[in-house]
Amino acid sequence: MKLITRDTDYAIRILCFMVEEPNKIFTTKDLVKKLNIPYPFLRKILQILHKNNILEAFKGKRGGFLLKKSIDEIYLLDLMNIFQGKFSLSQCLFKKKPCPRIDSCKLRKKLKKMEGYLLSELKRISLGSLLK
Amino acid sequence: MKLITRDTDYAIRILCFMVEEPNKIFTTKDLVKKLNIPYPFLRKILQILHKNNILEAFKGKRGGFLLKKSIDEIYLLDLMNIFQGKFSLSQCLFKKKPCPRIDSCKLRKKLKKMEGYLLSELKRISLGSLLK
DNA sequence: CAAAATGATACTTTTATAGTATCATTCATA
DNA sequence: TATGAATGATACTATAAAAGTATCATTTTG
Ligand code: FES
Ligand code: FES
Repeated sequence: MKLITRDTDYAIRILCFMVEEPNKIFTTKDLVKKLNIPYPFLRKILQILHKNNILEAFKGKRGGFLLKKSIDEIYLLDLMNIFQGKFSLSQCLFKKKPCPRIDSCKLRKKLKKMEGYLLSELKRISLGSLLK
Repeated sequence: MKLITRDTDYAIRILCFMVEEPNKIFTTKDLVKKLNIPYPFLRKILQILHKNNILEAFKGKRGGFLLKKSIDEIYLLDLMNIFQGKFSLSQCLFKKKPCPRIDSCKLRKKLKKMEGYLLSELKRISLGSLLK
């Protein structure tokens, strides 16, 4: 079971790499060379990071991407939300319909609790904290 | 993101249902009627529960399945292991090869910690505890 | 022996993840 | 001002995992 998918993982690596030269504009090609991520996939991820305001983008010749936020302001949970959708462990699987037991269900309550714990942990993990 | 897949979930329902008449031998058909699970899928799940020693199976006419363990001895984590494989959140995604950073990686360490917490919680959840 | 059950196992469908391709737009600069 | 080097937008394809189906063999009871 994966808590973190590949695109989130790549995003982490990209950002952690970029912060080493925080004022440099990186092209997709630059990053491909360093990070071993396939060019078109990397491109997609960069575009998404841009749309989500984490990177600044410059079009045209000499363009590329620039880190927009401090690495200490970017949290793992943000990236997970961006690439994996809202984090939730406790959806009932009962035949897709909303479950009749949904309020009383003990299992759901326990899952909610775990979900709460994970969220609180994930909230605290900034990319900065992964590098220190 | 799902912590619990459909087959595990169905297994929980099956066992929680069977415990209401702990000495009754249930056929697959009996359970289909009550549990709204497609017949062949239910059958597969029952076969797996049997192989894993949670149900006793009787072949032939008048056969069926009988709960073999007390519901208080069956833990959610057991079912997850059976249907979902060994629980692990913290595998590195780095290009499938074992990752060079695997020992020093901070992210992995944090995931390991969360994994540990989840395991400890899951270990404590018996099916019995979901019913009380 | 026939009917009614499970055993074993292989197959198919659906969904999610991972990855690719392509044309449009922008910008620097020769 | 045309060209090439970059991103924007978006649609597509491939792979893997989950969910579900099908089928023939075996066992048991009546
Ligand atoms: S069975 Fe539906 S929420 Fe638990
Ligand atoms: S990058 Fe491989 S274990 Fe973290």
